[in-house]
Amino acid sequence: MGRRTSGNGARRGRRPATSRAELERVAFELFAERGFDATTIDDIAAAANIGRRTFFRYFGSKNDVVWGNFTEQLASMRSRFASCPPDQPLMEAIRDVVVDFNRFDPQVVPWHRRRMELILKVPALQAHSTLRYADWRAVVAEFVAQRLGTEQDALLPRAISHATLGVCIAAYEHWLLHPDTDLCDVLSRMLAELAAGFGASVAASTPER
Amino acid sequence: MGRRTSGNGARRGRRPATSRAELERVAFELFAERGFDATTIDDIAAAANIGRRTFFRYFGSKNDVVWGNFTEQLASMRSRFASCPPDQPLMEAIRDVVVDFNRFDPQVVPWHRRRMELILKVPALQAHSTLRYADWRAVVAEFVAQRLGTEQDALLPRAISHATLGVCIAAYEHWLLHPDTDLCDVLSRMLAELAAGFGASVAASTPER
DNA sequence: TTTCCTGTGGCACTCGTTGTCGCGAGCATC
DNA sequence: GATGCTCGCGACAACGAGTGCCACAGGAAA
Repeated sequence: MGRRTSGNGARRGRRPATSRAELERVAFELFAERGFDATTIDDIAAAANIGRRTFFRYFGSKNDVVWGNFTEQLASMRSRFASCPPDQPLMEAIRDVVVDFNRFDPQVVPWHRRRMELILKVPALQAHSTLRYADWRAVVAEFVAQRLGTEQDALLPRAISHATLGVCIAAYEHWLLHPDTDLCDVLSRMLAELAAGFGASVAASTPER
Repeated sequence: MGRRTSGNGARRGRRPATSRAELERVAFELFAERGFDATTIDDIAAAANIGRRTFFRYFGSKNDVVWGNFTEQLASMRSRFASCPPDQPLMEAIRDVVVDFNRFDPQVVPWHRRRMELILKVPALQAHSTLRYADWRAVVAEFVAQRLGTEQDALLPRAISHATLGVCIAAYEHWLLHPDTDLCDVLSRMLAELAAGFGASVAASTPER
């Protein structure tokens, strides 16, 4: 190895015509204007002054655009899990990390909302997001497995990661529906409910009729 | 209304060339042979002796084929919920109904396994299944909301239905991975874990390092 | 200048999906 | 048994996502 950088960080060939971030920005503008489905790759490419073919060198699919640099963020979530105090109860650790993972600067919140609006409301993206969720779950399952001393694909890590994801999506949907609520607060409450087996609010659910 | 059946169940126009069930059968054979992705609509149509256009009159998409008559089954799950004793605790009722919903005749189990193998392992189907899951969740959420006296799209019904679905998928994945296990048993155990907040098996998860 | 490397983008092709439209095959009615 | 009405079939065309191929552009290094 060691052939690329000749000492400094010098590049070699032709310079990229754009960047993922720039493409994302342009695409989101179009999505906002005419909607996700009505925006074609050609539209995006034209608006970004690149060829249609080039678009696919930056994103594997049209769907991928809305996920930005999710993979990088997952890495940070993984490291957050790694730095959890070992004596912290499992479900509590998950709650802390997940809530923290979804904490954003107030200034980027509107942006994040638009992104999640797409992901959770456009059917094509709802569907595609499942594949990204799998990566997210893998991070949670990895942590659970390590804590429980089991394989990552054992039943319990799987179940907990799936259930945790489900609760988070529910919280997100609620947050989108009620713009005045605080996402982290909703997430925190629902993850607590999950840890309690939905016991607190449901215990006496043997009411009338 | 009342214009179709002229007293008896007489049909009127041309007879259908095939049926959903038949198409499903033919398609599954091809999927087993060459895989889902490598099977084109033309392949299926040709094997079923119908036109490519006609295929889309029976199924809205290639993905839909693997879900068979899921919608009808959901109706039965809804009625099962309706007949739950009102004094049964919420999470317990969910467990009973869901486990029962996934109980199959031993003779159709291999078939069901093949179906779920596709749904949970082929990426295109993993993605698409999200849309079907939404219908499933709606049935659960409807029941929860009725029990809790809230709107169906309130936070808790949403969260519980999402979490329940998650746990079920985890159980299914485990069942696919370990063919010797009993699906209903795994489902039952994991739904109990969920109701307990993953407390039983996890409580003392403050072990070494 | 030449060489090499890397990103670009046009072209052509596959495949899923949809709208349109004319045709075919039954039933009912005269 | 001709006619009309219906409902399903299927050919055709078109669109858009995604992919392989390949020639080319434009910078760095030799």
